[in-house]
Amino acid sequence: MTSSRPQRADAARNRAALLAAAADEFAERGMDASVADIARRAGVGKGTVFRHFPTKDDLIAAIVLDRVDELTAAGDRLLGEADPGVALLAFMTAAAHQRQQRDLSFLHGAGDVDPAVTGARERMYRVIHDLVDRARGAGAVRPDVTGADVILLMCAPNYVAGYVPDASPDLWRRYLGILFDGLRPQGAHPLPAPPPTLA
Amino acid sequence: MTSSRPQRADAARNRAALLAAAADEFAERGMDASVADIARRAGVGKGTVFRHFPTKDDLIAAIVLDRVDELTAAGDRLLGEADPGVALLAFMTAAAHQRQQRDLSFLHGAGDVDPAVTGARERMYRVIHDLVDRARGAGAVRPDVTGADVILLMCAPNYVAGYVPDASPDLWRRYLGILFDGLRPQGAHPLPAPPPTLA
DNA sequence: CCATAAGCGGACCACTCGGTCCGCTTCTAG
DNA sequence: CTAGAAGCGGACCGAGTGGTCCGCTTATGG
Repeated sequence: MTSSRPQRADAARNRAALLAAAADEFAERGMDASVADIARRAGVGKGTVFRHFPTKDDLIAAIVLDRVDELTAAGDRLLGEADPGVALLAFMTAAAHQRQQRDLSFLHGAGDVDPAVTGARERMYRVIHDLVDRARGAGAVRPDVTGADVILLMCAPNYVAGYVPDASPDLWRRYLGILFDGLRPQGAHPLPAPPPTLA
Repeated sequence: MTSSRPQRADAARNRAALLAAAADEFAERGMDASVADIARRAGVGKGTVFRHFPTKDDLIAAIVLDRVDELTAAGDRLLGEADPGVALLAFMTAAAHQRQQRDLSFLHGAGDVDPAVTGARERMYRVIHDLVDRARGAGAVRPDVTGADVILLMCAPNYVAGYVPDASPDLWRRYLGILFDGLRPQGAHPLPAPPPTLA
């Protein structure tokens, strides 16, 4: 419905190259990666970038969408896992692993207007809530921890490990371990503030 | 020795105003706060900024220096506290509290060349190591946790809470609670990666 | 009170960025 | 094979940046 003619083959190729180049460039240079550099890396002209993505934010949104959907799929798969505690830990591991490969942690404020992105994010939130509810029900995590907590906390291990300049690529696993021990019911102390509510 | 004449009174006043305005501006706008805006906020001209701080990075370094020294002093004080576990938690609380008031988390890569800043940071690291060693010795934290771990982890609660748009200003306390429970010896699981070594 | 150096402010510069535009090229339907 | 649309690229633009410069103002020691 959007197009009578499908799309030219070279255009599709360029679009894919652009997405890949942009992901790499953002991962290396952070949010400040320039559109010009992305275009050069993809081997196209700057105009081509804006033809495919009207705005830099649209380009970012497209990348974010892919990654969020990827995590949602992983979470869905893990809802079938027998041990709910193992499933939750596996999900957090998957999320951290994705982010370790390419740190695109500026999925915040970027695609927040794009309904496709907000929708995808909501779906991911739902899956995480389900994973946490199951784990809590099984006694694998402390009773006072919520899905929102996990959504927030799962970003922490990479962030923390990212401060070490020449860190082992597995350092985040150490902090995920400590964090997850904090989520377990054994030896849990009462928390001094209520959990947040996420959109 | 640096100056035959001390410094003009108005210059000193401007320097102080500039530091305060810059801290506020950076906290609100992040690293992208422009020098022009800082100058306007301090009620001076842009030239005056560069007279006091040859470079934007020098301005940042001056701010960072203050804050690091502040934390070092707090840590030193807490080394006199009777309960080592309480002391460590209090230090992490102080650090998070400071950062909650003004998030200046781009103390990284900014003043890293300035020897004054690196020296101050090293002093802070020493104090943290001492606090952690004491706490570990007292059995207040798990045996496999190091000073470097705490240095990295103490940044996490604010980071995590920062994702919530209209969060309670105390939300970071919740995540510091979870994190600290993960540092306790009760119910600790072996960690899958060795601790890092920090410069 | 005054001479003078310290301090000030904002016009100015070079540069980079996201985004636009349009003449040229290339794919593709028929 | 060809016509025409879809796609392309890079010159170009305006806004905003960090940093410089210099004529004017103002604090201050004697």
